Amino acid sequence: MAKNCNFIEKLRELGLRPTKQRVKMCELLFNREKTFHFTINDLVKMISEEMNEKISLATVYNTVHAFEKKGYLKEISINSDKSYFDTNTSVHHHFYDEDTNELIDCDENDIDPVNIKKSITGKKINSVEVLVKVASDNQNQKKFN
Amino acid sequence: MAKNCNFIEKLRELGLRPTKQRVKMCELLFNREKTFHFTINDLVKMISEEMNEKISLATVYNTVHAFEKKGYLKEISINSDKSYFDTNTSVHHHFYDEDTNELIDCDENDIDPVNIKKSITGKKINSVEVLVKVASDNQNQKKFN
DNA sequence: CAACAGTTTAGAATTATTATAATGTAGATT
DNA sequence: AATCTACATTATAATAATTCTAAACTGTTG
Repeated sequence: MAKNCNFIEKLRELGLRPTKQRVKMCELLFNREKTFHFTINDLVKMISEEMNEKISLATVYNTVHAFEKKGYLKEISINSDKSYFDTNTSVHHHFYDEDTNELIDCDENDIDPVNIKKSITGKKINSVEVLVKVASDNQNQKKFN
Repeated sequence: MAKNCNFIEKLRELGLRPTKQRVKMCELLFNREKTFHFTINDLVKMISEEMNEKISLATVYNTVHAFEKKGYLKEISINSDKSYFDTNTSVHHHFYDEDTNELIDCDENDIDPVNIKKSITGKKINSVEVLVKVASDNQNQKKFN
């Protein structure tokens, strides 16, 4: 989406009524330089910190799913207990830091194209994504028990 | 685990008491030629179909997590609403059929090694896994509405 | 500005998972 | 073999995440 604040038009173009809740969420999610990852919980916190009025939890869910359906958010599954969304909707790879639970985007140059030699008849490939799990390198550390 | 039925010894080796519930679950999960994927729900159904006695849901969760902790099961996150477990605990890649929600293992030859050019200081790579999402190739199909 | 369809809302319902506390049991001790 | 004890199982309650519901609200169209 655009860098400026005219999300009202954007929403209308998508066939979504530009309610104040949706516009506010657009500002929080898309009015920034870099893409980022968040959980519904994160977003609810961000909203309550930045607004005097609250947005109902159901609306946050509805709106996030509406944005997802329109292709402006993407869901990422790393571990089953947390559901992340990503404002970077392109097909891209991730590093996942198992110590901090932090998810880090890769850009195109970080990982060479993946060569897939298998194919499934009647099916086309929609996406190819790599998940690299990292953790702190404690091999020299000793344990007492 | 072994192909024969002596899971009692196996469990003891792991420091897990070979209760009848655990032995039954071992038989269902590991007494087969091929590895496979399942949800807790799948497993509960399998158990109730194959046993006259029931295993409590809490026990199924406990036991699956015990097996996971010991490294005999692996959790897989594909989409946030379903948590899959895999009896194939090696690092390996998957195809995911978005039409049928089916998860298909790749073997080593299906995908060339992934070349990662980025590194994160102080962190070591624990795993690299590729997820290939496929869906039926309907590009020639026409819709009525 | 009236009417309507789409939206928001609080709270109930649902689903998946974990915690609890009483009961049961495998394996060691006698 | 009876008993003991720590670990397991169980039904149920509790929690957490998400979806549903139905009433109230609000953009948009005419």
